[in-house]
Amino acid sequence: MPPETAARILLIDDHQIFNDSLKSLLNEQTDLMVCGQVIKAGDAIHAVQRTNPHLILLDINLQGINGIDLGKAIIGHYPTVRVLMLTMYNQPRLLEETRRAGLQGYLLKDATTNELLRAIRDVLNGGTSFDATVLHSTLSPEDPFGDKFASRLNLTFREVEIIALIREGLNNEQIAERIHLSVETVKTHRKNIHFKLGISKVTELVCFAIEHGI
Amino acid sequence: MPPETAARILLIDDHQIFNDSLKSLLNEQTDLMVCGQVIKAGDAIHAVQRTNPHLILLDINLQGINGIDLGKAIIGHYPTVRVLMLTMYNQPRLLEETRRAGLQGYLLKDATTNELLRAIRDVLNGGTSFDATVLHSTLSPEDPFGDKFASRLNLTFREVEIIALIREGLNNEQIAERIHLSVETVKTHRKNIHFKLGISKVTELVCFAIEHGI
DNA sequence: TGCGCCATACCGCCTTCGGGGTATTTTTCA
DNA sequence: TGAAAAATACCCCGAAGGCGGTATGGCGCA
Repeated sequence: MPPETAARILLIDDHQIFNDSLKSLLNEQTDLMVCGQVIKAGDAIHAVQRTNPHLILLDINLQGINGIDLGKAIIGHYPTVRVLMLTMYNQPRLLEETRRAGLQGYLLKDATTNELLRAIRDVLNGGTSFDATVLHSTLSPEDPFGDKFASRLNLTFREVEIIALIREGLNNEQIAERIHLSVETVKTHRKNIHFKLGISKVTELVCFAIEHGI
Repeated sequence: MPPETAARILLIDDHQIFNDSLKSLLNEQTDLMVCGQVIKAGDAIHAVQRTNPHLILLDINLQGINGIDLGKAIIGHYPTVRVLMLTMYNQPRLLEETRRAGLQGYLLKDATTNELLRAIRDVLNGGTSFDATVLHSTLSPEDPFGDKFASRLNLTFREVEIIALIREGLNNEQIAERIHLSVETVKTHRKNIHFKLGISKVTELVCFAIEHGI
């Protein structure tokens, strides 16, 4: 049931993954518009009530609360709202959980804009959109180099290398020694990694690394 | 006093421990039915009023409030409701606390379905159900769930709890808020954790947590 | 040939973490 | 009942990380 005018979309995300270019992209579409953005999970329910969205784009990795739980809570209160999870985790488990929670889609954060728009429209038209590559990545053992996730997230070789060393428990100084860099350069790489993954803390980075077998 | 028709069961849990398969299982029983599920502890009392359940399955580890306290509050308002705690903590201390709070049972999350159904029916029939393996596990070398490493490393309940929150990506301040402690206390616990595990960095702690499934 | 991307490097500022203490109250248990 | 363990809380200080910049050389590509 596509709305007569533009479909209202609410963004929920506390890592600013949903940046301005995404908002512009959506607002450029004649049939879509962003009706709000929520940074704190606690404000989510209230924002839904206020903006009455057709669709919610929801980051899975919120502070304090699991995004899937929040999605469930939202459709518990507002059963007509449709929820599309957007996440960096290529995890069949999470996809399944999302599906079982009754949410309408699971898309990787690094999807192309076309994939994203298609997913949004599918969901708005009453369908679902679960990323097929995640579904079938159960058996795929990680190729140590030129990894899929790396290219999906636009991580460079150096960045992947540094993620691995952080995972090993090295600090900036030790990383710098190990691969013969300045500490400052290591810090620069870390900043870029954080930006690309939409995270802000070591803990999140280590989780990401382990989940992706780096 | 088993009800004439099916006994209504309310689920309270914000960590999705009570998943769909559990709900299906309960609804398949002719004498049982799920009458609702609450995600937020704050909604609990209201939901009890609304659904008038015979039995409540209550997760011990809720956000913001201790499940035992919530159970106590509920039977304070509705003395005829029976409450069965369901938890992953194999902790005699928590079991004792549950018993003293006047609640009717304490079951481990990894109980078999038969154990679970038996416990539910015992409690509905006016009895209690406190997990015997927890009671006698004071020095048991192998606990079925998680606590093996905890006892081996002499980690306390609080410490395991805090490790889990660190793994989730929370910082000291957020942890303090979540479990209502002073930031300084959280820091003390972290120091003790580091000492017990022989580590010194967050990264190592996150690795440890993920490896042990915390 | 100029644009974009990558890798490199530095600066400053502030927050968080880690490690060193000490201390009190509550709970547990022998 | 009394000792031990756990949980709570605070102080100080240095180290590390996070975040905002800026800048430069190399390399590929249209």
